[in-house]
Amino acid sequence: MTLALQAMVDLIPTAPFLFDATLHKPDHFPTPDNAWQPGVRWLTMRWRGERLGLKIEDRGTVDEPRLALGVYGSRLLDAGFVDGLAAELTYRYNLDLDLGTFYARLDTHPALGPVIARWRGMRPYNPGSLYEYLIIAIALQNCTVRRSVSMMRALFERYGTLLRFDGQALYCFWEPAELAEVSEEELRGLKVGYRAKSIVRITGAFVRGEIDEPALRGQTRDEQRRTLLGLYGIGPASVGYLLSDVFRHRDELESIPPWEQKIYSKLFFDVDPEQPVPVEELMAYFNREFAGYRGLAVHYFWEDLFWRRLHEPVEWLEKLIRL
DNA sequence: CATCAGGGCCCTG
DNA sequence: CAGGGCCCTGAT
Repeated sequence: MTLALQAMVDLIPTAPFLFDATLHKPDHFPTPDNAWQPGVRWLTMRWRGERLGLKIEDRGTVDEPRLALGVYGSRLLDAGFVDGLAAELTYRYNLDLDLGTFYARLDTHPALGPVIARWRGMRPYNPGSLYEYLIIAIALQNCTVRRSVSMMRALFERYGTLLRFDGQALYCFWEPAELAEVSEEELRGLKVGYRAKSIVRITGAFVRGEIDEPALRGQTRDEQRRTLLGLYGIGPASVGYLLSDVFRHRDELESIPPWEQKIYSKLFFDVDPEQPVPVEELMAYFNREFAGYRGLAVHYFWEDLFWRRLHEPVEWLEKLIRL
């Protein structure tokens, strides 16, 4: 499916805004629905039934940020559609986030201060819908990165749509309804294993209208947590990511899975990751040092580490990232 | 060749 | 609340 440019829109984030570190997260495993080069981000999006290609370019500075959004589609898009899209992207990319109080509280912190200085204007970002993130969370569970990558590729190749726009060829997600009739057996054929059951049941919940993402956004974190935990195959680790990334809670940090425990142990206590600090001790440290901003603080350390890894291998980390 | 653990979660006892 | 089982895959 080849798309043509249908609209150009300027998006103005709150300052400071750091383009690359916000719109590209080197710790996210790669999926064939997006591409990045410094100053330019390409993604696909399913929005109000349309399959879209998006190109986002950096046209400003950290202190006077401006993004140029190119919307590629298969038909003319009216102004209402484009306005709604811009509002949704503002939400998903955290363009309206006020980082001021976070920086005021923590930019002199001995460990976090230098990290903030390196990444001033960076924010968490989640390009996809709740449903899409749930699928990715399922694909992450109990396997290595290589396998997560292959599961997502197989799902995109079978159920996604390849979109060509602006010289890119990227897959677009399917809608829950398009997967409604797919059986567990068929999914197992894509080597997703026992996760097939979770995909079927979560897709069913969306098809039946049991999950309403816009409505959930307006609820409290505890209500959101309860709803998400009610989904088959979604437990505390996945919920932690969902509440931070999809629902943008800056203080969410209730779950520390084993491999993160190892990384935090090295990062904050400089101990051998194979002899990690107990989770309760890590939690006590985060509560004491970063209260109110635990998730956001950890995000800064995490991205700092993975950007560093792009330029020079971090030996102890390579062992933990099992490809 | 066998065995095991992995960026969890469900279910059982 | 602890612990076994689960799809697959790569490491040993």
